[in-house]
Amino acid sequence: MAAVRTIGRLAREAGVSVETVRYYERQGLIDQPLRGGGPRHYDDRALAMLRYIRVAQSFGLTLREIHSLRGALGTGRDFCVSLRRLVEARLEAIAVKEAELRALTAELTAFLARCRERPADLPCPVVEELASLTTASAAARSARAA
Amino acid sequence: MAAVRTIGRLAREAGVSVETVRYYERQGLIDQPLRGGGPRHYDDRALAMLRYIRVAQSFGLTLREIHSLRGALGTGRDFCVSLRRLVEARLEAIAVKEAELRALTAELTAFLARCRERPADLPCPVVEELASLTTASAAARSARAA
DNA sequence: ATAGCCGCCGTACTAAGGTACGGAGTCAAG
DNA sequence: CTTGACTCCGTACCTTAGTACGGCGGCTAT
Repeated sequence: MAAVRTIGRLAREAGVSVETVRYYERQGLIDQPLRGGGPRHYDDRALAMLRYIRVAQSFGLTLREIHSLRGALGTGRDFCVSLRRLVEARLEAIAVKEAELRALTAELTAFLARCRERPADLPCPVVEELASLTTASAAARSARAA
Repeated sequence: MAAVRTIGRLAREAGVSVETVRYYERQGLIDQPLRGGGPRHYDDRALAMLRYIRVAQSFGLTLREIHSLRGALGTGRDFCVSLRRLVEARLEAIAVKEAELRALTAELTAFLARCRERPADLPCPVVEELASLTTASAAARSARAA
């Protein structure tokens, strides 16, 4: 017979830490294991559940979302629909994020270009913008120090 | 003469909350304002600094990074170089992030396609994968309830 | 029999960037 | 003279996904 799967063994098999398993249990993400006052011991479902959580996480779902799917887990089609909706929402969020990053890339690239185009003896636009307040600040510091 | 710029007025002008200004002061991001035991009052430098922080944040710099730049703020070219390095590092990080998001998009899209291609009476791959443990789980719950 | 690992438990801590709270003091207007 | 707006301060709390800690008990190999 196979050795009893304790929390440490389960964690190793699933590639997570013991603390993570305990954490998931507290969050209601995995079933409370059966145990008669003693150590927890886990069956294959627990292992499958941990693996599933990692897949869902790799899809970008939060633990909260994964938890919200648990209610539908027993109900085949509902679960499918719920999961699909979450994944679709996730795709939209990613598209937004990607657009933001593209815009940011454009902005930063343009900034660097402006920065590099300047003659070596002239500072970046940002420095120029801050120049007055910077020197004023330095002057004020000197005055206070004196 | 202009009214004294208190923390509330400064916060409104910069578009942040009073608490945020206090927080930045605690973090050493903006100069301690002069005050004789009474309320803080701020000059234009403080306002410019807040605006600069927001610009730097919009560039994706963390407050920690912004703080690390403060040392170079008074030294024109050093500041310029430091800022450029941070922005370049940021651009690289963004490129990595974008690649990750593209890969994730591809994976999720493929998943949804697989999901949708299936006949209406068959569940998603994920559901299929979980089917055994789901029904086993449901059976176990029924058994415990009975 | 003792060292060392494993399990148990609750609680506190991390990053980042603030937000919220509660009590007290100050100021001007009605 | 009171109301309301504003300020002061320290401290606690929020999000997410865990990590870390400390103390205690039990199993087992040496």
